[in-house]
Formats: sequence, C-alpha cells, structure tokens
Amino acid sequence: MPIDIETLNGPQREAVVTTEGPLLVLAGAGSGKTRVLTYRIANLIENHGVAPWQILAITFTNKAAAEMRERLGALVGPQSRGMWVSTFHSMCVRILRADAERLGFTRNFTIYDTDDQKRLYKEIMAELDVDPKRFPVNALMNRISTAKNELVVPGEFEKQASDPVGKVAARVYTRLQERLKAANAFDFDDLLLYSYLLLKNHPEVLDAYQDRFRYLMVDEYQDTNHAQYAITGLLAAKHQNIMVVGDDDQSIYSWRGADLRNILEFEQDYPNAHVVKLEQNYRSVGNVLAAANAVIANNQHRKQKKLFTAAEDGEKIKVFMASDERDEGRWIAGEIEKRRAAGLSYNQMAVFYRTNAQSRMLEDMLLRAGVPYRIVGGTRFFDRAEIRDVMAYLTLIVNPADDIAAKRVINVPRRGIGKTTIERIEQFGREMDMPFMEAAELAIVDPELRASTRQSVASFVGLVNEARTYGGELRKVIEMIIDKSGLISALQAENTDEARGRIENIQEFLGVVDEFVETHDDEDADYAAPTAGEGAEEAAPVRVLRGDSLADFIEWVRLRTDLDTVAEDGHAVTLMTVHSSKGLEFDCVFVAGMEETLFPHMNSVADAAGIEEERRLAYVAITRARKRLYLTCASQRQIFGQTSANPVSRFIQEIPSELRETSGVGSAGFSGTGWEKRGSRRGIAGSGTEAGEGRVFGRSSASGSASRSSTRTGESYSRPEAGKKAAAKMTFATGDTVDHKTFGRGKVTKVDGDTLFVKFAKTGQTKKLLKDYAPIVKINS
DNA sequence: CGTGGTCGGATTTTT
DNA sequence: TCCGACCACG
Repeated sequence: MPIDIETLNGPQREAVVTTEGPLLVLAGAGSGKTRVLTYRIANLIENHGVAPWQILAITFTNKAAAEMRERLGALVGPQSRGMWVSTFHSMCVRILRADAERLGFTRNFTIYDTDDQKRLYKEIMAELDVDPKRFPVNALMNRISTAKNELVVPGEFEKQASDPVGKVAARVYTRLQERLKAANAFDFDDLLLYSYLLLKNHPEVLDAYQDRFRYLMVDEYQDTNHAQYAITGLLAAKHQNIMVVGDDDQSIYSWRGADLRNILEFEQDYPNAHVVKLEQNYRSVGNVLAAANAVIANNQHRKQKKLFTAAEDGEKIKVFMASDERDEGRWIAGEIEKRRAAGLSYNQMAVFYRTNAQSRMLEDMLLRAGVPYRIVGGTRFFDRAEIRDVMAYLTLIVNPADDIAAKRVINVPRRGIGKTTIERIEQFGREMDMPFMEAAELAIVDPELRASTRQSVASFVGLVNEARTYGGELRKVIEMIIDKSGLISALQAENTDEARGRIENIQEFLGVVDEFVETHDDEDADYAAPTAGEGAEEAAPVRVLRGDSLADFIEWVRLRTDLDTVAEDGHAVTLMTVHSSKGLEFDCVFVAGMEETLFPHMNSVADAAGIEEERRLAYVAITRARKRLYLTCASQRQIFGQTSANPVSRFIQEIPSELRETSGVGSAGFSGTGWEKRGSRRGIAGSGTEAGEGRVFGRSSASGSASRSSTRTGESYSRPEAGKKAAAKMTFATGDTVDHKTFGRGKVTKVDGDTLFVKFAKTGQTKKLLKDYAPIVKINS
C-alpha cells in the first residue's frame, strides 16, 4: 500500500517529508503523531531508498512498539520485519546481549525487576550494617536509581555525596554493582546505564551501530531520562538523522527520572533542528479540548501551543459532586448505564483515578450495578508470588549465578531449609567467593548441617541441575520444571481456595508461554544486533527472542507489563490510573476523585514543579476523551480508614465554568469542613458559580442515576449517605448514641458547644470530639 | 523451622 | 482500611 501524504495536514506532511537532519515534532494530544511516525518511516523506505534495517524506532511501551510494527506492516509490508521497533529497554537488552562479554557479563544475564532489586538491597544493607530505620530501602533505591538514570557511576557518586543519606547510598551503590555483576544481572536502570557505557567506551561498537542505524526516531521524547537521552545522542551523532516526537504537556514521569529539558532544549542540542508543531486535534470534541487547553494554560514551563479542532463543541463537561466515594462510584455506574442505554459500548468508556486505592470502591459500585469492568494495572499478573516463584526457577536454571532467584526458591515449596541453613550457605559463598548455588552444593556435605537438611539441599540442587539438561518444546520444558519443583503439588496439598487460585494462575502462566511461542517464531529471530569489527551488514546475527528458548522467554516476560495485555477484548469498562491512560482514548471518560490532596495529590502540592506535573496529568486525563468527559469529586471520603473532606480540585476550577455543568451535593456538602476559605481564594475563576450549582441540584441527581442502575443498589444507597453527610450539620444532645468510624458505638455524655464528650462502649473511654470534624454518625433509634 | 500476632506505613510505576 | 515486614513463640 503506497502512502498517500496528501491525506496529511500541512505540519504532518512537513514532518514526514523532512527526512534528513534533526527534527523535533511537538505533537499535541490526539494530533496524529503515530501516523506521522509511521508515514515517515514508510516514506524513507519507499521514496528514499532507505533499508528497513537502517531504521531504529524507539517507543516507551511494548504496546506502542507492537502497534507501530503493526501499522508499519500494513503500510510497507513484510519488509518492516527487519526494522528495530522497540522500547528503550528491549533495545538495550539486545545491545547488551550482543556484547555482554565486553562488560564482564555473559549473554545469559538476567534482568532484575524492582522486587528482586529490593531483596538485593536488603541483603546489602544487612551486609554493610546499614540501619533500615534511618535509611529506608526505598530512599536508597530512589537515590541510586536517579544516579543511574543520570549516568553517575559509583565512583563519581561517592565524590558528589555530601549528605548522610548520600554517603550511605554511595557505599550501597558500589556494593550493589558488585553484587549485580556477580549475579550476572542487570536491573532496569543498568540496562540503560551499561548500554551507554558500552557505546561510550567501545568506539568500535558505537561505530557499528551508528553505521547501521542511519535514521533514528524516538517517540514520547518528553519522557526520556538522561541515560536515554545520552544513548540516542550517541547513536545519532554520526548521521544526525534523529527525529524526536513528544509533547511537553504530557510529561508525567519526572518522578521516574524523565527530564523535560530533553525536549525543551532539543533545539540547543541540535542547532540546525527543524521544528514542527502538530496542533490540530483529531480526537476530541471542542468542549473537551477547550477544557484541556484552559487547564494546561496555567503551567508556566511549557512550549506555547494551542490545540484546535474542526470537530463540533459536543456536550459540556459534566461535573458531579458526590457526598462520598460510595456515592461517586454509584453515580458513575449510573452514568455508564445511561451511556450504554444510549448505544455506547462498554469498551468505549473508561474510569480514571489518581491512586490505585480508589479503584476498590469504584469496582464495588460497578459490580453492584452489574457494569462489566476490567482493571488495568494494580497487582500485576507477573508480580504474583506463585508466578514469581516459577520465574525464579526458570531464571536460576538459565543463570546459575542469580543468587536472588536461588534464595527465593530454595525453600519454595517448603523443603525444611530455613534461615540458619541459608545463612550458612551464604557464609560459604562469601568465603569462597562463589555463587549461592555452588555454595549450596558444598553444603550437601557440610557436617555442621543436619542430615535431613543436607538431603533437602541436595534435592534442590539436583532438581535445578537436572532441569538444566531439559530440551525440546519450551512449553514441555517449563511444565516439567514446574512439576519437578513441586510447587503445584504443595499447593494442591493446601487444599484451600487460595491455593487453587494460585494453581490456576500457574496454569494461566503456561498460556503465556504458548503466547510467547506463537508470537516468536524464527522469523522474528532476525532482529539482530550488528557486531562490531565485522561489516555490520553481513555480521553473524545475534539471535533475539526465539520461541524455543527459555532464556528468551524469561527476557520477554521481564520486559513485559500487564499494560501490554490491555487488549480491546470484551465489552467492559476500563478502570485505570491516569498514568496508565496515557496514549489511549475513549469516547467517554470519567475521572474520579477530583479533589485537592487526591488530584492534585497532597505529596505534590509543595512545589510549583509538582503542581505542574499534576496539572499535566490532569491534561492527559482530559485529552483521553473523544466525546464526553465526566469529572467527579466527593465531599468526604475515607483515606487510610479516616474520613476526610477536601475542596474541589483546582483543575476543575481551571475549566471555564461555561464549559461545565455541575450536579450533585455541591456547595452544601463542601461546606462546614474547614475549607471554606477556598472560596475566596478561588476568587475570579468561579466562586460565584460554585454555590449556585450546588444548591440547585442538591442530592437529587445522585438518587436519580443510582436507582436506575439496579434494584439492588437502589435500596441501600440513600441511608448510609444521609447519615454520614448529616454528621457535619447534625446537632447532638446528651444521651444520643453515635457510631464512630474507629471507636465504634458510643454515648454522648456531654455537649459543650461544638465539642462532644462521647463514652465508647468498646473501650469504656470518654473522648472529646469536634462534632463537625469527627467521623461520627448519629444512630436514631 | 513454621506460624501467628502486632506494628507501621501507605502516590503515580512505560521497563 | 489493608497490606507487608518483622518478631516472638510453639
């Protein structure tokens, strides 16, 4: 299928035909950047004689890569196969596999994810006698991860570290890298760091890649961290044919090291860069786009741009003020059913939230209303304990040096190998400077250990060694390993529902194996890395991801997320965090929890940069909607078991009031919470509207929508709400019975203005409570 | 060595 | 509230 660039708009076309030299494409949300990207590649191949293998296209998610590959397949046919279209991380794995030896690793290296990493950190901290109370693991991990993303190696890090945490982190970092190397493992950050070092320190390797990849394309450039920036910089240095696509307004991962400067300063990095702005939005209706523009306009640090659309205005943005999170969920369920009744299918609707914790209630309410839904994110399939156990066995078989994997499963299922034995083996390992598995082999003849223990260790070691000799069909091999490990039989013996669930998960895992085998036939094996020293083109290809290799399977799983599995499967509403929603679009979008302290999140409001990122997050959420956008908030909600009341999110206020339509409890429910001052602070923007909106609608719309969704919820909805909500305005008298969220039932013994003295039945204690703040409900009986 | 209890902590998470 | 990490006991 020849490409027809006439179907593109002006700037899109300009980006496609600008094939030489550095090119920055600032692509607003929904402006057709993937189309530009794929067309540009097709143009290079079809009209400029560029060979597919000379093109490198980098994305951030596997899903985006797969999508692009698919679109390219449709555009240029089978020749798209030879092209590297991959994520940064999988590209780095390929690069490292090809030349691992140069860095002192072997090709069988494993990739440590955050969980493995954490275990390793804890071990190191114990080893170095670092107090986890004073220096929390997470703090050290963050610190070191940041360093790696900034390409700061341990030696340098040590020099820079001046504060106490930094000094400790320096020691841990140094040891961490030693341990990782000994385990023949890279963590996610290392994949980037070592790839950079490889390219930087081995000119002949860099040369080979530079010669091979004449054209580079990087998607989501606003999310690149310094390491990624440096890698692309090196790769593009020779030919300068680098195209980066991004949107500074959609940068939402700065907390993971993404550096907005990469995109903001591209023109300084490449002074002759060509810049194209894609500002026409093809996704959303006018009102949605106007709302998005209005919100993001409040950010100071951004490239000026304004999206426009040819689409009609569409519906106003619906704002619903719920009395609490239950009410919110119920209302959303009701609206979903309304849209459904109007002919929209469930999979065209999505509910977003800022934090995963919010999903519980939403799920609950959708469930009650009988709305089918699907959750994206949360606990990932591959993070389940039983799956990780299986993975650890597989990993250990491929990479015997992987101590973390070994220690994870040496006593899983229970073999009677306990802490003392493991420590003993570790001790050996340290003394003899050998991997844990080798030390375990020695322990088999250690007279210090009990005979039964030695027997257990022997069977474990035997099991792993034997598994190493298995060959044949991948699925059979893995089945065999799982069977011999005894994981399933141990679970069967438990005979609980939970264990049965775990067995099911393991079976599902075997389905994943099949999926891998099916999608990675030999044809995929030609995504090879060029080998330095030989002519890049005729170099012996390094095999990548073959369907029959255990090592390849492990790598594939490691670099995979559940997000990749977000298929359009089934008719279900999608629930996910705002972060996960990036890159997706739905006809109808709900954003729940639009309150201060939640969205924007309280941990981000301290500094301007934090707020700006939250705002970009809001912008991302809004721009996912094609036709309808719903923003909901609750006048009070349970957070960590505590009831709290917060004002409406500033991001709602930032949407011009004529674009929105409010219903729900409104100002009534949002007053008396100690936040009234918000009203005046809001000032110009829309303080007048708020009060009016609230009063007009009252509680009516909540009941209206809830009752139509299902009879089961219809019954229960109003009572608890009325009670809780009333608490803020209710008057109490001595002798009243109240129900407190944490203390339970109690009797009011005394009333002093707004202060209540309540004697609780459970504890027998009398507490002083402020009637407008305490999470209490009066029991009328 | 395994288990049950208590205590503390708790955004977001493309890989 | 809920989950997990850690410690004390059987």
